[in-house]
Amino acid sequence: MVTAREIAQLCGVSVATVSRVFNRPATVSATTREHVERVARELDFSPNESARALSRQQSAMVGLVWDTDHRRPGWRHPFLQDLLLGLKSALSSHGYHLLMLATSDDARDRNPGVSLADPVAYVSMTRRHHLAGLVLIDSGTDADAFATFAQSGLPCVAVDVALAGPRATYVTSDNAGGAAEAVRHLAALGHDRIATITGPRGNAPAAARTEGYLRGLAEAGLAARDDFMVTGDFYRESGFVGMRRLLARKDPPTAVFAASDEMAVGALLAARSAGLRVPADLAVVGFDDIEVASLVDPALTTVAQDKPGFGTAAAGALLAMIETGTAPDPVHLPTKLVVRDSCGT
Amino acid sequence: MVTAREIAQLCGVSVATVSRVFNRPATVSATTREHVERVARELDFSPNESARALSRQQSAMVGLVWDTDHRRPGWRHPFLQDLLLGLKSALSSHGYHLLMLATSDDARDRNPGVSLADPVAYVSMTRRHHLAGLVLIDSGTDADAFATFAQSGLPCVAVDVALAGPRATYVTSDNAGGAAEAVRHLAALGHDRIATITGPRGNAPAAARTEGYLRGLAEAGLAARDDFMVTGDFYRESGFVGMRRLLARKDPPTAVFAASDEMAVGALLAARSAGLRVPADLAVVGFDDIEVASLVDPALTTVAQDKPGFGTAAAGALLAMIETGTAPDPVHLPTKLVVRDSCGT
DNA sequence: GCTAGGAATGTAACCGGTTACAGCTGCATC
DNA sequence: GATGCAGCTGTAACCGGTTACATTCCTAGC
Repeated sequence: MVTAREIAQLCGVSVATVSRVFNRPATVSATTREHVERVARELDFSPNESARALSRQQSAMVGLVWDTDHRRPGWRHPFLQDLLLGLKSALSSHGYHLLMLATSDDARDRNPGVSLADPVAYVSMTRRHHLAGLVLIDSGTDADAFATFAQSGLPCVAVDVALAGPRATYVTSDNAGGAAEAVRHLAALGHDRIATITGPRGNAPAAARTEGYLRGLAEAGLAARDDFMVTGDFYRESGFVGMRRLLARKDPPTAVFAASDEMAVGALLAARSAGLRVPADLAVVGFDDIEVASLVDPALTTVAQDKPGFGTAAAGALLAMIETGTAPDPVHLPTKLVVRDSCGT
Repeated sequence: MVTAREIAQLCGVSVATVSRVFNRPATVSATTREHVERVARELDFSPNESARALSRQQSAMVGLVWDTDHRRPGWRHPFLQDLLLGLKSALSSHGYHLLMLATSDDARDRNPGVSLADPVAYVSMTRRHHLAGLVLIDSGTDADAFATFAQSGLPCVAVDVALAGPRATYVTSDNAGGAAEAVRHLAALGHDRIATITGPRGNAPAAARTEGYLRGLAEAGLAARDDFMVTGDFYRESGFVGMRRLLARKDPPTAVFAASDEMAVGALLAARSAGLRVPADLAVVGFDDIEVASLVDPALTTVAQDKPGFGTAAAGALLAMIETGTAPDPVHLPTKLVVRDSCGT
């Protein structure tokens, strides 16, 4: 590894000048700059990142906080790969890398009920590594933990968690809008007994989807019914159970909006096991547009999220905060209703 | 952020002693050590990672090289989340973090046909960041690129690519063994016309699965037939096309081993569109055990890979190389045949 | 011709640790 | 009582950059 000192010697200038060429080129005369640049290119020199981070008190890295929720074992993020790919690509165009932070497993064992191992540990780690900012992926419903991040003063952008602070913002789908559209779609097909299986309490996207469900009903001129709302937890099993309960009502629904595709699949299975045909006897709409949605039989009509958009938007918001020091407005990505076969026509 | 200097002053010792407490505790007297540890704990001190990396020429980070292959757009890794989770957790127990490396998009645009953007850029980045090692995820078939890594002298562990070198090793499934077991399973069910849809040429796991297919046939006393082997690319579409071609043979197979679940699903769809019932008219086995496998109808019998095992094994091998300096033997994780409904009984 | 001011560069003090080496202490050995 | 050695600790030189401040040089203005 060639150092700035060697470049400086070869060019007959001081290290300071070499450093300036890489950081504030405008302050160096054209001839000197070009000379240094040429030599640096020939010797394949670029500044050592560890030294740079130490000196600047800021590294070219952004931390990723992504913990598994111990209350929801086996939970998979519906589009982690797209999210990471989007983040990686958007960050790389500004020269940043993504550091997947990990706390020692000890911390988790001590607080088995807490989703985010220890926000304080993450913040401290972030400072020790001089990270430029943090991306937080929702991994549960632990609002307190997120507050710690928002208050830390570190640039933070959360995915699917409403985070507010002078240097904190978030990106999420237009969950309410998407849900409302799904319900209007069902209403337009003639359904007037539309139920919902919601996500877990305390989860922001789940709450927004429920809100959208109610708004959709209102817009279609339908009354909301308490007995048409059952609480799920985003998992398939809860969709199955929820659907069973809905079908046991005196006056069962003819359509369901499930707040996740996984639960929609559960609902599909419950309908089948109850001898109902989908979509003839029951219409089902999901949310997420996970891969499985197009594969189940009948293929699931669902509200698609802008998966690559999450990564891009999160990276954009974070970089803006890092560079300007102020938090941009939260991003609400548009959703898109993907009509397949589970609602009929 | 409190520094070692402050701890040293408070304890009335030199910074060197504070440093020793954290790095070679045995060389410090018990009383001094305990005093420093107590003060450090009270002030929530831990050494600054940037400074430590610079000084030691080695950071507590491991790089992840994961590029999307531009010849295979839309490709998803069958179990990225498990892999990352496994890596993260195994690395964290040794105090390491995972840095997702990204090269600038420019590099990709210049070589659109190349999967790994630029191995040289990755190696240089690794050095500049003083990374302790690299994890390479297969993202295509670019053997040359991997050779560059193996020869760089950096501790490298590849996933699903045979990597050899003084500090390079790999982890993969027992692809041949799993495939052979699948074929034996089909043979045991009475099939004697067993075809295969292979993965792409040049891909190591694909080649091993084909080898296992042939071995399985031999073990079952069946002859291999050229017209029962069609080449796919792991994608669903190629499974569909491949199955169509197989079904068009004079003497069509009664069973297929698809080298990926995606292709198995494609085969399922092709069989259905040809009016065949699965498993009555055609038995199908896949490979991977992706989530979808259990959801298609009929549920797919498949060779499951040890998904969390990959992360653990890769991290273990890498840490061993980092600590001992020598490469452990390649890891071949056992597979497991998961019998569902797509082969009948 | 003299000076003010701006541009270009060098000097040196950081950033916050690690570690080779040297020095000091105390105890066992002769 | 001198010697040797082991154990502990301090001193200071790194690691490789960044940047405030000082210095030099040159030109425009009076």
